[in-house]
Amino acid sequence: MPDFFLDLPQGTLDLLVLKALTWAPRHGYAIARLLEERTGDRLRIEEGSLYPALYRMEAKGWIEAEWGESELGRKAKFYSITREGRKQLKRQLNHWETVQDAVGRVLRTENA
Amino acid sequence: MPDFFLDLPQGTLDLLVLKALTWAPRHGYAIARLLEERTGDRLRIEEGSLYPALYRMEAKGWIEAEWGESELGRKAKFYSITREGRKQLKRQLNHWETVQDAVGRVLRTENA
DNA sequence: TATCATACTTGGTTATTCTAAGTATGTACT
DNA sequence: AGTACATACTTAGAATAACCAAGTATGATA
Repeated sequence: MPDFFLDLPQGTLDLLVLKALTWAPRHGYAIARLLEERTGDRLRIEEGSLYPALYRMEAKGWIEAEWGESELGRKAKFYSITREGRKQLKRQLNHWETVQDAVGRVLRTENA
Repeated sequence: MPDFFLDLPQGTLDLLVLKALTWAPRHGYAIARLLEERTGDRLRIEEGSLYPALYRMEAKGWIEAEWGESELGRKAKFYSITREGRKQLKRQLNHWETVQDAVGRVLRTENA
């Protein structure tokens, strides 16, 4: 068992993936590499977390998949964000900001 | 089943409780009310989340409990943070900031 | 008498993350 | 030829924490 079970707090992966897909449609592997790059390698996007997350979000209609060819000529499943996915992104963004704000208020309090 | 399963991202409750206990020892109910107040009611601290969290943290040695009397003369279990708890708080604070920073980098990216 | 606030407990459900192992293909090195 | 590595996806199983719901018990208030 890992030291810190959750490297990523439950719920944030969807947010990151949805946001990444607003930039352009991409396949899973590329999403993972891109997110790691964008976070300056602060986060590792585990494949065992990412792919199931993609399947769940596809099932919920937030993203759509299409098989195609990767930059290197391999078969790869390309995902794009749907209209419903953008709505969901907005909700999750909102939620993230609320939590961030609330936690920030507590952490900045030096006595109470 | 709730609309948004996780109101609080998994892992943040410990952080909030540990931080709250650095202000003063308090009983569970008071911790909940105080955190809600401090977050301007942005977060609801559910009793079914809080009390199990207190038991877990006590079992891990991060906090200590002692039965006493509440402000209103009722019996209540007062928790205080231990030395080990302060170390844990520091780790979790660090982790929270890393995640926050990383997610922020992604959310602020407009194309990639 | 009924309701509400205080204070704690606990059982069961759920979602999500993670580790780990696997499939398959192509390239680069020795 | 053989090995290793990067790309790309899949899936089983374990672990965890947050949540709802229901309960105990007490005192104050209407």
